[in-house]
Amino acid sequence: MATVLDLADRIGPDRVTTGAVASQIGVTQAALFRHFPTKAALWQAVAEHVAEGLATAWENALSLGDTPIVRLRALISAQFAQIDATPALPMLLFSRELNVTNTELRATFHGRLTTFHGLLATEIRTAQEAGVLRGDMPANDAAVLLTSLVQGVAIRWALGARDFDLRAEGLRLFDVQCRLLAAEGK
Amino acid sequence: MATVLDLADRIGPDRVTTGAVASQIGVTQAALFRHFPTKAALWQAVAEHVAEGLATAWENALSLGDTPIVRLRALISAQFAQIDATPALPMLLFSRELNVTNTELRATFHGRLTTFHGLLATEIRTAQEAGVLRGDMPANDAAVLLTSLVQGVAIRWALGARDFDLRAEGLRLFDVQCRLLAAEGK
DNA sequence: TGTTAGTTAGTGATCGGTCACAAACATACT
DNA sequence: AGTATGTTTGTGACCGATCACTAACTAACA
Repeated sequence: MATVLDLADRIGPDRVTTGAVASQIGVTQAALFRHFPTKAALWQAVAEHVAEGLATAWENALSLGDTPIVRLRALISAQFAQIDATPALPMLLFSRELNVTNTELRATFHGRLTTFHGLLATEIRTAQEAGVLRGDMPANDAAVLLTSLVQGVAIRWALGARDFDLRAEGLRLFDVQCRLLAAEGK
Repeated sequence: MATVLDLADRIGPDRVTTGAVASQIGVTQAALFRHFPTKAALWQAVAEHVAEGLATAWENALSLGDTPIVRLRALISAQFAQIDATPALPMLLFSRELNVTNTELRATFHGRLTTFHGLLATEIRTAQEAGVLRGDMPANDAAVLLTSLVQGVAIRWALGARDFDLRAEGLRLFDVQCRLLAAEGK
């Protein structure tokens, strides 16, 4: 599965053939089908692994912070760290394998994004009630702004030459946005 | 070329085969090669057409507004309109055809995004100098926040069921972000 | 001895691209 | 006007490569 993600990053998710995966592992192509019945099943396993990684990273981030803002920042940081560790993730979201061949996987990932959005919105709402973030805007909209921030920076990183530190740049912009969202008095 | 974009939207950019394009047009597959030497050349033409569309839309947006904020909003609106008219655009950015097969196309699109970012930054800077937007932040960062906003909303639209009006939702969130960016006194 | 994990060899389907050929049409010469 | 010639745009048959996947077989091991 690590090989699949590595190949997906290097040659694109849709170029990952069973032969390429097998030869990189060091076995013949047919050997793959001893472990996975079909290629789609292999992708399914990979995607579930990635989705699990995201979920545990979020859980971890939430448990570490003690204030809403710190937890928000930890969530964003965790998201960037996951993308950094799995550079194929942005491309994976738009791959044919995930969007056309395997409909349920598409639903899975879309659900994960919704979950992330929900986590952000919850923290934002808490911060608003505490008067730390300005309350004159829907928490949902603020959450969209933050998820968009993550996706935008990730896209620029993935499409470009990856010539900057994804997490550092992302967190820097998060701090900028956070200052905009902060309550004026504070 | 319109057929290619239509097919790319419906079955995914990497599933667009010469046979599929030809049969949808109503000719045989071989006939395609009377007009384009290779499949890559066909994609090249399509991408250039799309890139041209983006450029003229931006030009048009800039010429219509008379204040920086109006021009900013027009730019964002134009971007959403282009995505709405060419739903395959987001997926196209991550397609194998564009990222692996055709390296120069990747550079072309990346350049377009940089151009868009530059246009936004220029307008933001003007607005800051006019005191309409808060000046305590780099215009470049604010531009990143806005481009990210576009990409984030577009991703949510493309990956989801496209069950909301892309431009309306996008402009609504732009207004939210714009209020955050606005100078406090105003 | 039965199971596991691998091999070699091959299948049918699909893809991008080529080939020889033909109908339609414009052009030029007599 | 009538004929010869070349170009454009299409067709249908086919090619080589590649893909996911399968069948028959084998070595290692509990």
